[in-house]
Amino acid sequence: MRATGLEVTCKNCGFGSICLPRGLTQKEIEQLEDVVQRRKVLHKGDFLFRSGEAFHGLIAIKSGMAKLIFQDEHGQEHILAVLLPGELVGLDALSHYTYRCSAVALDTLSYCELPGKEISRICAKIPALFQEMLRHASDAIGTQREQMLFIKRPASQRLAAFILDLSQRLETRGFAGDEFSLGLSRQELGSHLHLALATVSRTLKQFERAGWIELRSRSVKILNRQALADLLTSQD
Amino acid sequence: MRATGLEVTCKNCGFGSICLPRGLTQKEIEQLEDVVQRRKVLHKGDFLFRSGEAFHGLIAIKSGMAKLIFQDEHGQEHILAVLLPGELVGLDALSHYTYRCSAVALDTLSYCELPGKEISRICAKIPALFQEMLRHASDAIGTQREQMLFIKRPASQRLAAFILDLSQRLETRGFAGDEFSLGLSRQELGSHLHLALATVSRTLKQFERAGWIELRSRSVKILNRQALADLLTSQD
DNA sequence: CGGAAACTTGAAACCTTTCAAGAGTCGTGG
DNA sequence: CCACGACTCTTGAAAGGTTTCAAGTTTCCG
Repeated sequence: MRATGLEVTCKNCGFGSICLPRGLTQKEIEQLEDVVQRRKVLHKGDFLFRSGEAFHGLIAIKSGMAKLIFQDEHGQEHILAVLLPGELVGLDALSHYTYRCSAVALDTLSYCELPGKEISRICAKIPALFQEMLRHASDAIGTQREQMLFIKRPASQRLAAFILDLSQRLETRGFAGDEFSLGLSRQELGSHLHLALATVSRTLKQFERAGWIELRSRSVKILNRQALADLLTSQD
Repeated sequence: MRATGLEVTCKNCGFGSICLPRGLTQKEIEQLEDVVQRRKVLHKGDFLFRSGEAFHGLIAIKSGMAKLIFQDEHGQEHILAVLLPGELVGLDALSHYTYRCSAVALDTLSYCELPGKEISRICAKIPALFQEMLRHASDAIGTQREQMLFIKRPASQRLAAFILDLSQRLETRGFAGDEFSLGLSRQELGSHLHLALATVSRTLKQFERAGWIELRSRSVKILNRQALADLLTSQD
């Protein structure tokens, strides 16, 4: 589906420097554009794909936020990641050609998709894209690893890290980094950071009482970024 | 460096069905062999590479065990993975062309290396290898994710899962799955599973007292695999 | 406006860690 | 071959952070 009219294409997409086209030349981006599908808009709670479903393509968030979730054998939901515009999902499905977790829109969301069938063909045609895909996969491993290391730390550090990370990623994408929505409920935040709902609530409130943040429902305003950052570098 | 004489090559390597050559034809494996370097033997404590070092290649363990470690800002060592023959390391370095953690031999160890400079070239020549690399990266993401999910669980489940996982991986590689060395000290086990040394010791002893395993220093003999497996499926 | 869902907050319970001391293991050298 | 020292492992007791439970309070949405 070739882009037409005012539609956002890879070439004019604001997230080109973050997303798959990152290392490509103009010409290569055009080739990529020819196979990338731009899908319809989803709403809060809609699935981008479901765990167990056959892999149909790599997905890049274009606008809105999503969560990557895994349901364990007891039906418990575990939040693996929060996805922002320009971020890629589905790389982990390439080993079995089956999605191994689900992606759900956290608000109104639009996305692009590189169909699974096209991946080999287009990578053969654009060597730089192959590099780019490996780079994304490699990045994903590193990001997950960092997440893992944070889980060893006390609740306050996990939450501070989450807030600062989200803030920074939003800023990188041109959004306000000082005041934004967490996108997740306390319950979901807990599921992401391996904390009980009550602990999340308590710790967040504690940050607020310390004057480091201001909470209004699910949105945060960062008042003292340094204090949050200092928490992270303090002794284990 | 072309294989000569009795040397183990990719073609006659026992781990060909696990390692990089997994999906390749005989002919493609020969092409791969031409660029894969077989390195000298390392001993316990030797580094395969160090965190921060420039990426020089993807490494496959040929014999022996290794640990993947990360040192945090306080000098604390975190064990990210235990590596067995046929397993690939270094994929996470592809995003920055710098190793982001260190790999250390746990005993006498030999390995192969696909030099970094050759990766693009050989992948362009062998499309199936490109698929294979993505598959490994994808697998790595999945494996890490599973690890992450286990860290939410009680100490006993984490240890049972570690023992069963190692046992299964050893079996897949043709080693005894019922009696083997953990490769790690209690301290290191703790660092891998996010547990204190004392908790590891206690929990392992508890398994032994229950008659599920037999411990002799760092080696385990599994006496009741089912009991360990049942632990994992029990309620959170 | 009203009900449901999400959030806050306290108290008790729980699992894991920390601290500390003693036992066991291993390698080396007398 | 045994003794010694260093290191690793075991084990108990106390401390600690997080969870659970439960009861309010607030927020959201129809």
